[in-house]
Amino acid sequence: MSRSKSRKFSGKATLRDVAREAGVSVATVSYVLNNTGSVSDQVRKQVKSAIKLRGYVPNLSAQAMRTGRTKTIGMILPDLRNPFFPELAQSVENAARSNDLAVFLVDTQESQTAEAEGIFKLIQYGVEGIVWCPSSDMDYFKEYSADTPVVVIDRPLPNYDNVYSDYIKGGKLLAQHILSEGHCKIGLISGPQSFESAAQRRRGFLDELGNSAEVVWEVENSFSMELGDETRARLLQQDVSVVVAANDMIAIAAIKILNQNKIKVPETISIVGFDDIPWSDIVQPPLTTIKQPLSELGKEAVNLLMRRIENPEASKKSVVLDVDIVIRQSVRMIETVDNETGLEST
Amino acid sequence: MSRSKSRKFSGKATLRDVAREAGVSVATVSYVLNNTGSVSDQVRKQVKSAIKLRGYVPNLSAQAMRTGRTKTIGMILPDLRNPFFPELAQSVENAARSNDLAVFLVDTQESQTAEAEGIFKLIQYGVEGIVWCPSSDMDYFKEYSADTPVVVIDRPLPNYDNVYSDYIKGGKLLAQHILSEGHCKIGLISGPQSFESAAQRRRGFLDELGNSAEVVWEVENSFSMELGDETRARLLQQDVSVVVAANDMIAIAAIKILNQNKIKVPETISIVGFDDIPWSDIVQPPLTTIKQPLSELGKEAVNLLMRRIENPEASKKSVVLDVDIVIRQSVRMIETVDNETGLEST
DNA sequence: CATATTGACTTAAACGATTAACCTATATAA
DNA sequence: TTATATAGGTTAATCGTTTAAGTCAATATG
Repeated sequence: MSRSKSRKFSGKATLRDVAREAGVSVATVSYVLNNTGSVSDQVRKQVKSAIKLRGYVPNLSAQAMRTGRTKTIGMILPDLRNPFFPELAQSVENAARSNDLAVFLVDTQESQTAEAEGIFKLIQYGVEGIVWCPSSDMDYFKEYSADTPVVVIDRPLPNYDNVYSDYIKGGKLLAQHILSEGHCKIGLISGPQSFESAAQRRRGFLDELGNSAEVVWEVENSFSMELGDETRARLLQQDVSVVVAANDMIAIAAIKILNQNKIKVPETISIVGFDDIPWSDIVQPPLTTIKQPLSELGKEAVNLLMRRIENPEASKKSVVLDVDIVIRQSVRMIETVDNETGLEST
Repeated sequence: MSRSKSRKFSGKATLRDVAREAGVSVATVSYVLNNTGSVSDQVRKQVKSAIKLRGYVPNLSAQAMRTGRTKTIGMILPDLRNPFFPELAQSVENAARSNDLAVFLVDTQESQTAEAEGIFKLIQYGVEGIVWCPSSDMDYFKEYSADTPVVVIDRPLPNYDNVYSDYIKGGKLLAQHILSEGHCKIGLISGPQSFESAAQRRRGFLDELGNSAEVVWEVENSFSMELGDETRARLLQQDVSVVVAANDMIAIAAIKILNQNKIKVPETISIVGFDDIPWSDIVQPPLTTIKQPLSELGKEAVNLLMRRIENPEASKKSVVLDVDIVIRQSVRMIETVDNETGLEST
């Protein structure tokens, strides 16, 4: 089937070509394309068939230049390999596409310079807005462009539109569950406290804990599978019955270390995570954790973004989405507090 | 620090603004921006400071319209939640960015209509090329636009530039390893044979196997964690000593099923996978599998793409990257198969 | 009947860059 | 001396749209 080979030797058909083909002016063609102006049914048909015939596809660059709207947004992420992000990215992209926006992806690999450059590039490309998950606590936008709409996702920042999960509630749910299972010696691996997302989980957890249990030790660790020296050391002390990790990746890394040292999970040490990343129910033991509504997060982010694009002067808005605990098998119930915790070899 | 607020009430500074500020023509400004034409050092300095002063940032839409180059490419993926893709996406994006190209992300969620729409949209946006990992064996580009440069990644297609791993070698390595561990009753869960990537693993495996072992059963399964009814049934037959899965996700799903049915892996049934996705060493038991050079794949893809962009008439080119086996603990050694005067060393 | 109003188009001016073509003074060559 | 490069600019056309403004007949209004 020889598809409409446009007769011009090279390149796309333009409005002008279509107009000539249909025997009308370019304006008329534009009017029928945009359903604006007023054109007779007769002419409309002609134009439409001319469009089809020439395989016309509008030039978005030209459109953008004329209208000022590029129909694109940007998405800046720290690291797609972190299993938290793929689903987020997917939902942002899909939501954007169903709003007739294309999305530029920027994966900074956690590099601040890449983040800065990325933002700059996106602005050059004239994105109408940016969905941003900050790699650090640096606030690049103050510097570059305060007038590009931005919504910050997952790691809320003051003076922005934010969308994130109810980390405080998540922390509380974890505390309740641990308490109800009878744990009272706790090791806490908290995330980078400069991120609200980490700080709030910690706060929620500690608040709910109150005096009902003791935090024997606490270390701060990055949100990744690389555990710091102190974290590893703490884990092997075996002076706690449960370890609360700032997210699932840390939790999984911890399980690995414990296994390597023949410490049984959850028999000897229980573990909880946060995020409910896709693999948290594949790992042994399946992880008790807090489920974030990843794909809603993404959808909501583009909602917020579109709101701000349409109304740049609207007041800042934060939406926080509900979370839930998902109980699997990484926490064991402790019957008697004092008696049971001995050392039993493999 | 009140940053260069351009005096015009709204919007970005333009070439014209800079020119006025520097007291020269727009052409001159353009020349210094592009290091073309000839301008005196004197004027060059003036212009540069004017650029800085007004916070000028070029309008890529205008540039694109004039030059025909959008400096963008598209990337079409089936599903970011499949752990095979995030690293790929990341490396493509990074490679593109270091070539001064921004990338549009399209995640089709395995939907063919989304794929068709996505491709069409990308063409509308005037991407200079597309990195495509097909969701199906449909060949959309024939229909839409044969003149947009495309490189197909991971699932080679005839008449395209392709980049993929040496699946045949991967299959062979697996066969060798299984044989050397003394297995001779094999269950094979192969991937969708309409994908070359699946067909070649199978072929490599079977060819290397020869008559040295028996494939007791074979089923075809999609490249996902959802196992078909027949697959599940076969797994529970327990008439094989090793199951060869078409990729790691299938392998992991299989382990899960087996565990649920109290069948020990690898004690009773060994398992191998393919891909070496990030979690294959976290799962219990850690998976023996074939490692694909994901990030090289991405890099190579944009190399190929740039080659074709620069020279659209170049002959089609396929690059296939080397793979290696990574041996973990999901395959156990079988001591004595039969009491032959065998060549098995302990 | 003269005058508005409307419907159906067309003309042409933007949008912001790039770049071929042109201009002018000064240096070089013959 | 006159002819000729060359360096350092400027002018204006152009890319493909959108859209305000204009044209002109046909119809409606009073």
